[in-house]
Formats: sequence, structure tokens, C-alpha cells
Amino acid sequence: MEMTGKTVPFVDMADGITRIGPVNSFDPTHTFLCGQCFRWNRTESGDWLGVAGSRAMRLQWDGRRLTISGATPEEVRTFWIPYLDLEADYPKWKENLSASDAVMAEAVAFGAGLRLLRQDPWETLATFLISQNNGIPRIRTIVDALCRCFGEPIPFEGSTVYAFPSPNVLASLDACEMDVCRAGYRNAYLLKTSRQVAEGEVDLSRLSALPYREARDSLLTLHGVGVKVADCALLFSGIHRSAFPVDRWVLRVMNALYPGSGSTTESLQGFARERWGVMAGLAQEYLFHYARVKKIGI
DNA sequence: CTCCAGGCTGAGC
DNA sequence: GCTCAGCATGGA
Repeated sequence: MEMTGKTVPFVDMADGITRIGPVNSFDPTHTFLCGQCFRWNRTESGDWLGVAGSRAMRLQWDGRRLTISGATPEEVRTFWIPYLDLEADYPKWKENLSASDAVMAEAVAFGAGLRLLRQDPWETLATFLISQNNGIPRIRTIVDALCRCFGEPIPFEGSTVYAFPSPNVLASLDACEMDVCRAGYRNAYLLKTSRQVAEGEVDLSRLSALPYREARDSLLTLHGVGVKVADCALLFSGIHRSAFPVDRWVLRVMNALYPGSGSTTESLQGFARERWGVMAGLAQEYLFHYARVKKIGI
């Protein structure tokens, strides 16, 4: 029996260590390696080191509880628990999705510990701008270089990690400077979009106040942002979970599962939104994770 | 060598 | 409106 409801058991261990749990429907492998984020790394000891926004933390997972270090209990409560979406009722969502059909049930079971993160909207948008026609390992390399070169330093465990650079900082670069991250032709998209956001042409902080379709249309005015990137930005920042950033893997799986539901992206999105409603984005993420790991290996 | 990777833009219909 | 080459880079 899985825990439901919004209460997350929480213990302050002092010395900058916090323990959370028991938590069900969570697994850092599913959550951090499903392709929604690019700044979590597993250490040799099995811990996870992550940077999000202007914060960093170390996470340990024993299969039942999370132990967080490098963050104050207050930060854990107000930032990391919402970031990891630990208060949401995944058992209920998984049950609903699984009931919708057998293959979805298999995909849900396969990625049972997957949670949709609530990442910073700018960081999410920029990293998925880089993701286009690109592979996950190289996306990580590029994002890493961007942060090290242009991000604010964050003292962490006696060393330094770097925040994702702000739109203002990136907007001040020229194409030559930005090329150190080796993003190729995406440099131009990143530069122009940084400038558009820095100029206030699109206000990312206002997206959550807009209905899904208007939020997406707003993002589509940015250079290099298409439907896929806009949907990923909305979904993985937690702004709109009905966003359905269908890609070739899910297209392949969906077309196999539901022949005739539509071979185009738009009709598949409509199909998914009708079938899974506000959970369409989560449904796609289970499918994506399932298809990718089953067919390519992690 | 070719093909692919969490696509998008701009040109030509 | 629609289709589609071209796009930088690096790994398989």
C-alpha cells in the first residue's frame, strides 16, 4: 500500500542533514535519468549530486527514505520538496493511468519511481533549446560547460559548483564567447532567446498564470522554440502538466499501440490530451522512459 | 564512411 | 497553409 496525500514525513537531523520519508513512488534513477533534467550525477558511492537554480544538494536514497545534505531543513521544506514534487499524489495518478490500458500500465510499472520535477523555467527552457536534434549525454556536456563558464559559483562541500547562467548574462555574450559550450547552431537560438527574455519580451514568471495554450504560444515567439521545446519547458518546470512534448520515441510507441490514432504530432497530442487529460505530459514521460530504456539501454 | 540524437528555421511551393 | 533541406557536433 502506497502513501497518498500531501503530507511528507520530515525529520530534521541537524548538522545540515534532513531525512524525508517514507516516500513511495520515488526512485532517483527514474526521476533523474528519464531525460527531463541534465544536472544530476550519481557518485561512486551511489549518492546523487544535483544543482537546481542557485542551489546544490547531495541526496541519498535507501529505497524508502531520502537523506539530504548540503541544504538547511528550511531549504528542504520550501525548495527541495516542491522541486522533487514529493507532495503530489503519484500513487493515485499511476493508478488512473494504468487503468487506461495495459501498455500504459507496463510503462508506469517500469518507471514507477519517476516524478516530474519543478525546475526553474528559464533553466528548463534553455536546456531544452539546447536539446533539439541532440543526444542526452552531449546535452549534459553543453549545459555543464555553460554553467562553468557563465554561471554564478555556488560553494558546495568545500568545492564549487555553478548555477545555470541567467538570461541577462547570456544576453551579454557574443556568438564567439558562447561557442565554448560547443552547442553548434543552437548558439544563435540561445543568444537570441536570452535577449528576448532579458528584454522582457516574454515574462517567464507569468506563464503559470496563463492557460496552457496561451503559455505555449507565448514561448513560441522565442527564437529556436518550437512546440516540442515549449512543451518540455512547461512540463518539466511544473507549470503545465498537460503539456505533451511528443517526440520520435513516443511517436513510434504510440503509433504501434494505437494505430490510427494519428501519425502527426498534433493529432497524437489531441489524442493524448483527450485520453489522459491533465496527466498527458506525465503519461508521455512514462512512455518515453520505457521506450528509450527498453530499446537502447540507459 | 554513414547514421543518429528529447527539432527548428526559412525558403519554395 | 504545407514540405523539406540545412543545420554543428560528437558518438556509434
